[in-house]
Amino acid sequence: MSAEITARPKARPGKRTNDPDGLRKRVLDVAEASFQARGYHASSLGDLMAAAGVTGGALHHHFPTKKALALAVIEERVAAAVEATWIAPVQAAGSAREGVRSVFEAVAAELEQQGFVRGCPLNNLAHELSLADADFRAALAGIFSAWREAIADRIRADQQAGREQGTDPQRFAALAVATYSGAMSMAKTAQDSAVLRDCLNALEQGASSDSSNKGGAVAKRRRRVLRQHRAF
Amino acid sequence: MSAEITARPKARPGKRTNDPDGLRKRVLDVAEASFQARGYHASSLGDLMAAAGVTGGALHHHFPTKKALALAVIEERVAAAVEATWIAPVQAAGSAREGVRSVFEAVAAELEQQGFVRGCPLNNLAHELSLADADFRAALAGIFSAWREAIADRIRADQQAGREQGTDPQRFAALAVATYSGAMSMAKTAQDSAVLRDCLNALEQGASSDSSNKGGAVAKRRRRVLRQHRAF
DNA sequence: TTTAAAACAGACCGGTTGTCCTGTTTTGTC
DNA sequence: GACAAAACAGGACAACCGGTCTGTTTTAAA
Repeated sequence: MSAEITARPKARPGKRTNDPDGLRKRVLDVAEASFQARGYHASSLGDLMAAAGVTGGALHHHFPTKKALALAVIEERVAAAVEATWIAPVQAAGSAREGVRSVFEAVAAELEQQGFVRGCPLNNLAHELSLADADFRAALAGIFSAWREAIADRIRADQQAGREQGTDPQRFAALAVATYSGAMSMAKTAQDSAVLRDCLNALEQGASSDSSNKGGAVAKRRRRVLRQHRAF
Repeated sequence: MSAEITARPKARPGKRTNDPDGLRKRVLDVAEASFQARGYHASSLGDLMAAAGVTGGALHHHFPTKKALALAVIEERVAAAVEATWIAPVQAAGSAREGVRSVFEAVAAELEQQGFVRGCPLNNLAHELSLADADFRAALAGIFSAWREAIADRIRADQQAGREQGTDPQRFAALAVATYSGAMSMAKTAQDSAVLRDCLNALEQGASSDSSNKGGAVAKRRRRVLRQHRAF
């Protein structure tokens, strides 16, 4: 047995390649997943270190505290998730309503496919952390705000194109985000994505739905107008 | 200094009065408050014991584990809160829509008065615990289900009275609960209850108001929101 | 090559956590 | 009053957590 090949760490220190960006990314990946699956307080740095294959020194070098790590997850990962699954699709859609509908359906389809509901990344952390720390709350509130603003902006763009004249952008955005958040909350708790489609259908039919006649865009639109003068 | 008056616990053992129900209630009170304010994992049994003035032995006697305590909070307190603030008012209201509206407004008024948003008790715990433990999830899902079912039942009652013929009970209930849950989530994160009224207004005016005809009531309501609009 | 800073390794520590355990006191029943 | 069970007291403990610390290696600039 050669002493050089099977050398101990001291005899042959081994080759280490510094990769700060890659290591940071790995830690964020693991932290994001664990925070979503188990929550912030239930995720220990020891578990994260083991899962990411990172030592305590390296972790501390990139993220001095657990809070700093969570803040990075919120600002870099959660915000990006909202941007990717909501903001960009809504901006790219033909209209605000169509954008909202497509996101609902895309998420519902994805959940049905993978058979497991992890919940909304933003809401998951918001519930646990927004009352615990002011910095957490500010970061999370900013993402919520940007989310709603993007939808409201899309409504305004529709309005400049002559559509959605009777729609209040802010209210519409609040309702869309609230409905999605709440539906995901229920879907996560029940581990059943069906409620997402229920909410989408109810939303599209203006809080009312006709169980006896679901088809026909013309009929739907006529009924929608008829319901205009009815409160709620 | 008299030895009898300032006697130590050993010298004069003191009179202890067993009050199992009262002690249990005190523990539940403290646990409910702490779980809502700080979350389950961030609440230590030591803190709860100190706040409730209860020893470890007594706590363990009534609740063998922390999980058992949380389960009791969910089944006895969270369920009761949903019953009191949602189910009973909706059943007592003149109609399902009116019930939903009155609850939204009552909660919004309460939040504005106390100037602090604690969030929805059910959603707060659901997000943190529904993925952590199967028993937690089942208990929380049951409350969500009862909540929606009560609203759906109220719609059905309206329908038997000749109203709401075009409304799907299940969908309507899902939308109401989801909107409320999501709105409370945003209100908690932003510490601003204004979004609750935004959502209620959007709900009442119908999420799909694409035409330009507007009743006086709707226009009035919109103006009110503009007046009370606050920076986010 | 020299050198200083960045990147990483890994042990260490004080404090906390949830639970268990052994006693003691109270309570209801006969 | 006897007595068993319930109710409560309080210490002990092992595991764990997050953060710190010292030391080593890599990297890049000079």
